[in-house]
Amino acid sequence: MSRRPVRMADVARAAGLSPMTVSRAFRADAAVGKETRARILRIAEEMGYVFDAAASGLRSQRTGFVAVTVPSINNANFADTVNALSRELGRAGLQVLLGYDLYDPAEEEALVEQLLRRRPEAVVVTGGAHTPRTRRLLQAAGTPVIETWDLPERPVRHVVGFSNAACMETMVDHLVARGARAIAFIGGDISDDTRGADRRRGFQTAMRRHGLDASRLLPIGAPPASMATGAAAMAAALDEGLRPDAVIGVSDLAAFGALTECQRRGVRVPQDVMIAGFGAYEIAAVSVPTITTIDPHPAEIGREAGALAVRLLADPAEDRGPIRIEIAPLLRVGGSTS
Amino acid sequence: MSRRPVRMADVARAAGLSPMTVSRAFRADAAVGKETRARILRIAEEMGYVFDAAASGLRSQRTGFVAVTVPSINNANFADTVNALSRELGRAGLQVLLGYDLYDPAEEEALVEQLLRRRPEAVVVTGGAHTPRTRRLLQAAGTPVIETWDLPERPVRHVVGFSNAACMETMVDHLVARGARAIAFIGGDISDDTRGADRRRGFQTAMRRHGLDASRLLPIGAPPASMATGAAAMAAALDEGLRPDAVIGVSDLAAFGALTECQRRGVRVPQDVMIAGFGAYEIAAVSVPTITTIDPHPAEIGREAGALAVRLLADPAEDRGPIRIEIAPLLRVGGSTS
DNA sequence: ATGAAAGCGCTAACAT
DNA sequence: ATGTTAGCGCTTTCAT
Repeated sequence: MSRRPVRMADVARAAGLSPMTVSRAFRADAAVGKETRARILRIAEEMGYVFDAAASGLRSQRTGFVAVTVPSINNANFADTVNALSRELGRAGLQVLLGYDLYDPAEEEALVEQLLRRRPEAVVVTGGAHTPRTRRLLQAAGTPVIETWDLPERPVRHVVGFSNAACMETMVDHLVARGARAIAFIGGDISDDTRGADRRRGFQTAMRRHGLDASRLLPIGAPPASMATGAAAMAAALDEGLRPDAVIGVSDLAAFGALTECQRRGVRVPQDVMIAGFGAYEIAAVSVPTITTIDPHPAEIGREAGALAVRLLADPAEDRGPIRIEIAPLLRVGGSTS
Repeated sequence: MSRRPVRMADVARAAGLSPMTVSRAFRADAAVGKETRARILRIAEEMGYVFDAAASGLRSQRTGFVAVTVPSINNANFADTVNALSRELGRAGLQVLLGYDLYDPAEEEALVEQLLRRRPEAVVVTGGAHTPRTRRLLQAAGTPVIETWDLPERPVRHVVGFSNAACMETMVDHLVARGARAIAFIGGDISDDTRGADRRRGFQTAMRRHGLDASRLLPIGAPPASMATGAAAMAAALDEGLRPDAVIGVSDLAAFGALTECQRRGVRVPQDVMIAGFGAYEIAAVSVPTITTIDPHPAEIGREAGALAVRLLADPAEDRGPIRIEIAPLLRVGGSTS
């Protein structure tokens, strides 16, 4: 049971070879006899040897992984981004080291520091708003840094994202074209949720541009926006006598919650009130009616971020200036606004 | 930009101390003068020094993290388990190293091997079904191993979970008590989805116990079960003239999909058909009607698994035999069955 | 409370 | 295609 772990030297001894040859056998590209490699790997497996990635990384100064942070491990959009990113990096022999911060900038700071302690070869973070110390840590990391899901004015370095504000401007334009005037916005009221706050700002900008009242803001508190908080916000609005002819949720989850509250009260969607969301979550395509939303193409963000990371690692000269890749979001019209 | 990274020795030189004292300053419990430590940490921060966890772990043979695998990073239940686990481990100074396998046993095998290469101090995996090689890797890891979300007959070592089959027996009993006889089951048809297959088996067992027809099985293919596949399965069943008086989804997501299909066709829930799910996802509590489900207490699973890991690491003598902690799931009755 | 010497398990660099 | 020597950045161990 608790016998000493098998080391590379043990495998080398068993195979009658030097540790260096065993080391080479574990690298696909190294010059080792084909049969020698097969024999080494067989012996290693039999002995229960497990390669020590920490020792390898320490000596070679290459850890083979990219640190990735997401706000939550319970979100289809970030999952799609990470999956695509992971696939892209995998093709270059890189792995993802994943961390999450529960939408909390202080948590993000602690997370980034912990991840950097493991010496990733690149860092991909979600969002463009960080604590000053997080920014400093990232800038001093000495590795490529990519921010995603945002187009920050003052990026740390590289960016693959889209404008959350512009998405909501598009949505307001859509609703106004459909005849809506008294439009309410659910969420985005907590500054921690910077992407949500950006969307709310976009809502306000567009409303003012149309000469409409931008003050129908329904708060839902700390991120992430949920179905339950969306429903509660809608309930509170209706109880207060607010009679919007359209409601935009900071995400499809909040929008769906609002839809269910309407169903409970016999408020017809879209006849009495139109409803729209953000994110193109599955719920928007399955609910009755389907919910008008905006698809930010999460997988494409992951793919582009992964490809960019690979490019920057392959040729550090590419990292001479900030690179900015914009992914175009897509309006998906559902039954909730028509 | 690409200057040599700052090492502990650089900080020591700047502080006029030996590297050993700097090393101690970075361990909360080590004997260093209070002011000395503060000065060292300040200098380190100013110099942009980042502690090298790999070098530390290599020398001390303590990495300070626990490897955790989940099927998906897009699932509220696993997220709750990981959050609780993470909090519990954090109190003991341990971090989570998270990996996901997309419900694929071959992916799980590769994932477990990659995680073991980083020398975790313990391993927590989701589920009790693995490839033979995954079992071998885990058994030879020389660290505590905990399986969760299942009660396997032949566990690798320790278990914190519940019986997926028993949950569905409870649900069938509930529906039969409500008057249902022609009950259908959506999902669990792919062997990769072992927890889903267990639930399906529990459905069949209970139906036979009640002397009812257990053959109304609606397939949805590869896991995870989604709203869309649940809706498609319900649509196919209704198109084929199957007229169940109750439908159980392998998860709430599939159940909700079935509910929406009923809404689209004017089939009334629960009057024409009752609907039930599993998992106590938010959708079950927010949908109209709410969906009867089973709450497996994901956070409690995480908490117990974390506490067990901490206990086993604190005193390896505790690891003399397999420990099995059962978490009792809870039936939550909603409007979809009453 | 602080320091000196040695070495964790692997691989770069140089050999043959 | 394979072997030898040295050392990656830290911490153990034993000093003082």
